Amino acid sequence: MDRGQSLPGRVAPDRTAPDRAAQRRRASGRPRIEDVAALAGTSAITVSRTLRAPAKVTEATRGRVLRAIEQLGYIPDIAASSLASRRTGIIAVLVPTITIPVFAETVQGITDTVRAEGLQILLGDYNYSDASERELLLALAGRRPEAIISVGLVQEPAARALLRGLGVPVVESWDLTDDALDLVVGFSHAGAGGAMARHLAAGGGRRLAFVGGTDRRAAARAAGFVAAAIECGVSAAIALPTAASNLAEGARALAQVIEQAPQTDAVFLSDDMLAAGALLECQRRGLAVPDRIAIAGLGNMEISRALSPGITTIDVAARAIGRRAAEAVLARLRGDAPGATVLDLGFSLIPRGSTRPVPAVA
Amino acid sequence: MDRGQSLPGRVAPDRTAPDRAAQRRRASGRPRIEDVAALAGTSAITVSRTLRAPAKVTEATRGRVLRAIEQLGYIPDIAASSLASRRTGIIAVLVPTITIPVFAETVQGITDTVRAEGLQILLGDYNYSDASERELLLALAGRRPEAIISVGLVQEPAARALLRGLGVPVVESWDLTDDALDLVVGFSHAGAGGAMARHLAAGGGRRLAFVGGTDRRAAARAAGFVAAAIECGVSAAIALPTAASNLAEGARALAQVIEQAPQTDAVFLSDDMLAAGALLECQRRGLAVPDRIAIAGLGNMEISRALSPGITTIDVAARAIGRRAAEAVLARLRGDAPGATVLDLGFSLIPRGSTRPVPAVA
DNA sequence: CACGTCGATGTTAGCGCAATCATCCGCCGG
DNA sequence: CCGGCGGATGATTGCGCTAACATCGACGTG
Repeated sequence: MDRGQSLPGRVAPDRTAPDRAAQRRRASGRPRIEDVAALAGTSAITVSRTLRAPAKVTEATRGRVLRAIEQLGYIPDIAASSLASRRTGIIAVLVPTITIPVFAETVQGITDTVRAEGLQILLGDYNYSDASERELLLALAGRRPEAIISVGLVQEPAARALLRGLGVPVVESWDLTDDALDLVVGFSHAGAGGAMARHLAAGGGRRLAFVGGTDRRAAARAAGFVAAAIECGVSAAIALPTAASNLAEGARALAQVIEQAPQTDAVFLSDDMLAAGALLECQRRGLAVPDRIAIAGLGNMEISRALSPGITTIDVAARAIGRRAAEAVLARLRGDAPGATVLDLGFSLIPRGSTRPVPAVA
Repeated sequence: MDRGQSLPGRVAPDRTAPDRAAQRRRASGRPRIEDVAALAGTSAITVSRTLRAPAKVTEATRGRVLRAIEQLGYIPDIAASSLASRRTGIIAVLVPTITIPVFAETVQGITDTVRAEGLQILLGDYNYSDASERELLLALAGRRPEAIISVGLVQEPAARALLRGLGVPVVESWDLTDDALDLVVGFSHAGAGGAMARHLAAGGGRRLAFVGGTDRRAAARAAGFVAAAIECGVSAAIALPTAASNLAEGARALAQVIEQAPQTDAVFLSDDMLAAGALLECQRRGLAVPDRIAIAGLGNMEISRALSPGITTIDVAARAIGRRAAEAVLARLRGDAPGATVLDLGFSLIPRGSTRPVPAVA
């Protein structure tokens, strides 16, 4: 079980000064491809081919090589491999924060699609701050990804310029835009906000409220929500920015709505976790849902199904966004002509018990 | 803004055959350290020093180099850098699945601690399957991490052998063991199960039940729970393995407990999400909590605080586990003598309304 | 039987960067 | 004025691997 330096056959042309220097530096102790080659009685490139393109090596040779690999516990150095082949096999994924379940879903969709092609994803979490998004981009770019998928549009001009300069496919997702960097896979947040406002109004809501975060997508939902409310002739909705996406924050937001606008009869919270917090707060306060106040969310998370009543929500096909984004990237990497640059995956409103049913059209 | 091939000063000793070959291969189009050096009128190594050890370069030179970097949009190739320096700056983190919030907390604890030292984490998610854990390990090992942190003990002998052979610090976490690979940071799951059984019995529970997953930690909690129940002289608890950690599964498990052992008066679900699902199911069924049946969980997740009644749970300091594991790794990398090999961070039981209060000791 | 062909394998030359050691230059004391 | 010293900078070499081309032998063909 000796994995030491002195394997038979390690070429050592002549032990002059440079070679001694090499001895000193090569202190990793791990077996290298050359050690495997020596043990298998072949050359390094044959070992490489055995691993990357087995069909190019006869079965007998392959067997010897694989046995040598096994015996030495050889594990190829990926950094060296990417450097030499100029293929890193990395897809960089930029995500505001992975702790939001719908984003985790999208990442899962990307991972599932991409793994089949032997690519790995490199996750960068920029916590909703544009400053560190740029910093993060530098770190990711240093890894030489073969493509980049961003959850959300890339707004900061410096970041856009950087991504463009990388010369690799870029997918922006979870939103739509006219000013795409490259490819876009998403849906209309204003449309989703509008659909929910119409649903609440159709169920008899007269004084609507919107609660959401401060990010651009939430702002777009708010805008769509307010515009549709006005079109429906119901009370112009108000908006309260929330700091986080958790139950406590939803409860706090609901309390604030009730205090500031007691007659509110329907609240759209821009994510299911907030909506669940609001629903639980209503129950604590004895406010009947949906009769006194209707509650709706977005994201179709498990909790909105599990509570009683179920929370009306908007399903946004988070995993499909990931899948389609990854497929677009793979097509690009294969050199296929790009299909549509902007892919709208839409959304669907799922009515549940937390909002009043929409009367059937006569 | 031309970033092309023909920058002034790019050394081209003589245009013979090998050089043409180089021209063909070097098709990345991205500026290299040599391009920066040429533009700044220095050598490559000075550019390298400007970035890695600015103090070794005079301010004037540094300024010229930084300007050249800016102008070319140079981003160092991390793979080449690690290959040359034999330092990858990567800490590999093995985690069953990042979708479980407590594990995400631990990862966050690692990230926070490690980032300050300029190290990055490389996350590997093995989905609770030992087979793919080994496969994953090979992929991670190929990246030459400088240390490895595993959420959970590493059980599979092949995986243990592989990790040992890597010659880097290894931390197993979230559990304790006598047979550590290297370092261990965690707490006793049997102890946690026992503490909860004693709490439920002290509150008057006479027929306890345990619900949990099939992983080793859940099994240890079950064992500790049952043993303590027997010691307390209350009904030997039963255990039902659950498939997932979500609300629906918790509801299903509760239904099954009630059906199979209707007189059960206290249930410990081995994670808060299951406990929340069980609590909601009790409310749907009109079972008074905690009077008819007490519910307890583990993990101190937000939901167990937000529901009414609050769910009694065990706080396991998930983030601290990550932090301490990372600190142990950093100490090792700095060459410090290892402190305690096994670090027990304990746990604390948080009583809430979902279990009957423990009467004060006379 | 000479010759082209094709598949298996080997040789050479880097990929882009940093460790090592050499060099160079300014400055100081004797 | 010389030697020595120390800080800044540079030339060389190789990290571990694979692309590109070279080679070699077996085989079929005219």
